[in-house]
Amino acid sequence: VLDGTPTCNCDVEERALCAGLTPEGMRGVRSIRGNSRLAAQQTVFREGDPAEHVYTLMSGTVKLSKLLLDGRRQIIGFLFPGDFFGFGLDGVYGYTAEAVTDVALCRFAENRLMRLAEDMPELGRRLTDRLVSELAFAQEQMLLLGRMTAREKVARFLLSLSRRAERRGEPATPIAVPMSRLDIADYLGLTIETVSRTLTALKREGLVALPSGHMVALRDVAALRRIAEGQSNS
Amino acid sequence: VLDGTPTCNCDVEERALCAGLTPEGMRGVRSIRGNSRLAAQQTVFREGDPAEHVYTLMSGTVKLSKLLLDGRRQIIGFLFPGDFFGFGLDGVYGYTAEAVTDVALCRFAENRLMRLAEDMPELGRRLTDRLVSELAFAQEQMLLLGRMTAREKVARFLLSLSRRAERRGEPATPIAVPMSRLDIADYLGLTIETVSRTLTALKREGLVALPSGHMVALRDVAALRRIAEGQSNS
DNA sequence: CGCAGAATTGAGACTGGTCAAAATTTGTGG
DNA sequence: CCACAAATTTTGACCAGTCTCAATTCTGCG
Repeated sequence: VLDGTPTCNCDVEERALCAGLTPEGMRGVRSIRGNSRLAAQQTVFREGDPAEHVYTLMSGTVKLSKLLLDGRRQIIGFLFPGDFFGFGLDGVYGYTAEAVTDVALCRFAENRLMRLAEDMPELGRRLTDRLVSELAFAQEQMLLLGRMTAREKVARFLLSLSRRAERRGEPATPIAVPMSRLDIADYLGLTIETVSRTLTALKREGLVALPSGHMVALRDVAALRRIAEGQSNS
Repeated sequence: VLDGTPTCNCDVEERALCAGLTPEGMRGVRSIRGNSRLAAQQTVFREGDPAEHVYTLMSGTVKLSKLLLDGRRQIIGFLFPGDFFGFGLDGVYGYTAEAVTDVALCRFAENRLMRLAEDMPELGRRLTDRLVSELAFAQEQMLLLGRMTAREKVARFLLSLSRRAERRGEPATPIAVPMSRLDIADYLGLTIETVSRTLTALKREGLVALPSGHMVALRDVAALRRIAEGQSNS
């Protein structure tokens, strides 16, 4: 665990859990929050651990993943500042959460947050909205995993990163891709090799540029979008 | 739309949205509910329609699906009595909902339900719980779609139907499979042919029996479970 | 009983996976 | 700041699981 005493500005982003609350609401949320910093690669919690806390990501990138007994892994989400995670089912986390980069987290005891939400309609409403949007995202990902080709998956992944960077106020086109090829592969239901080959192909066609391993420039967003929609198989 | 005036017992199942509420809460929910019946194959709403209602399924089976522009389809869920659906994002439904069999639905105007939830902590809490459980299910399905083989997918599908039937108080082993092979294929990210071949293989090995097209008997649950966990590749 | 749609079965093709090697990047210590 | 080791990524050759296309059989319904 990294040291430092971060100020828990858990309203990093306007869509964060505790943003847009009344001053009173904000005070309530503040009273039950804690915070932590983790170095890249560290684990926030593991699939199967007792689910006691819910988190809001303040800075850095987090990945959520599920494992099969033989080691096959599916990454079910990458999180960026403002995103939240950590709701368990039956008191147990359904996935592992790990820091991709150094991260700062805002932490809430789940039961206290839920109790607070019962007294604060605005917070409850916010919770519901965020869950609905998480669910919609997961359903979108099911479509990707079940029905799209490698090329379409990669194009969609890049556009999704770009869109999310933009929403956080970062530039939409040279985007940081902090996760490894293995992480990308496990997120898209592919292998490292296929991800690499697909990126190379997109580069060869001039749709993207790869100035460095963890940077991607989208050169032809319209073409990428066509691929991501499943229209052009060329 | 079928005729008939169903009594909206929207607490069909203990996990239903409006089950387990106080009498007062129940009265509140009752005051905003409507109901409808649809024949098999009819559409409740389509992806992209304005999202005005949320539904609880009272009887029958519903499927939720998303389409790609070229017609590829992913079924993101099958619903059974007690399940709810219909939360839209940005006022629009993210998927199409269709009746697999004849169904009876309980309908709520989304805005009225949300307003009610703000005044009724128990309802809000219930909403959150159900959304968390939907999300967990979606994440489980991502693992299936991204990382499992056809054999594992089919085994897991059958066990999931069995488990849900059991939870509704129906027998766990000769289970009704009301959906077509095409629906199953689109749910598992496979083709009709692969689903059919896989079922035939499981039958040949004595793990299941197929007394009729829409009935499946699980003959060796332990073996199926092993396959579904990704342990035995035999 | 006959027909239309659904499901099964078969043969061959292709996308993406596997295994292996080469190239590149990253991180570390001098 | 550089050199070197380790890890990651890229590239290549080949393979396998699933898909495609096509024919046949089965099922349910009028």
